[in-house]
Amino acid sequence: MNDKVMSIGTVCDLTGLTERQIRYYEEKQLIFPVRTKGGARKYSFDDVERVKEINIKLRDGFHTFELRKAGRACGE
Amino acid sequence: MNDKVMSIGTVCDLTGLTERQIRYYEEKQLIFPVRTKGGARKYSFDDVERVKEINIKLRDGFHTFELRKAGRACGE
DNA sequence: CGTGTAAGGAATTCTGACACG
DNA sequence: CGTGTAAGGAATTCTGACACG
Repeated sequence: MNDKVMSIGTVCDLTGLTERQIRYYEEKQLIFPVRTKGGARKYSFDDVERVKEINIKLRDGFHTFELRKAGRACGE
Repeated sequence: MNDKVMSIGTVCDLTGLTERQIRYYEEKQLIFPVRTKGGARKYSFDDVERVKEINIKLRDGFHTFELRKAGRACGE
């Protein structure tokens, strides 16, 4: 589930979010898709789950910079 | 692993085969990708494994029509 | 039969920017 | 801050065909 295989359009289908939102989360260092030779982003299923979680947290009032370390550590 | 999420280019990367080969296997009813609104094929990880297996069988001398039922039944 | 290729079109994705608030 | 959109370009994929054998 860690294989970066899907393009942003598929992530949109799976999450219901827009390309803009997904690219923004990357810009804010919350997700890290890989790039094809042509420059297209490729995501994993784990990324999809992460994106969903990020969106929920944002709706809950958190800010992107507060979610940056949310992968493991939460203290500080 | 049954989610149809990757485009043909990704399948090529994962299998080392060409788009031509992958499309041909579909034409011969050996794999069944889904289509996006735009007409692009989407494959699952299971499809990737299947494609690899098909290619090996072909190298072993089998013909596409002999691999059609190979999913479950093999008698007859 | 299984696969290569050149051909033209259509759909996808990319970046940087202006906008709102 | 997080997200929407119009803008133009570049990369991806599609189909049908001719080729070889």
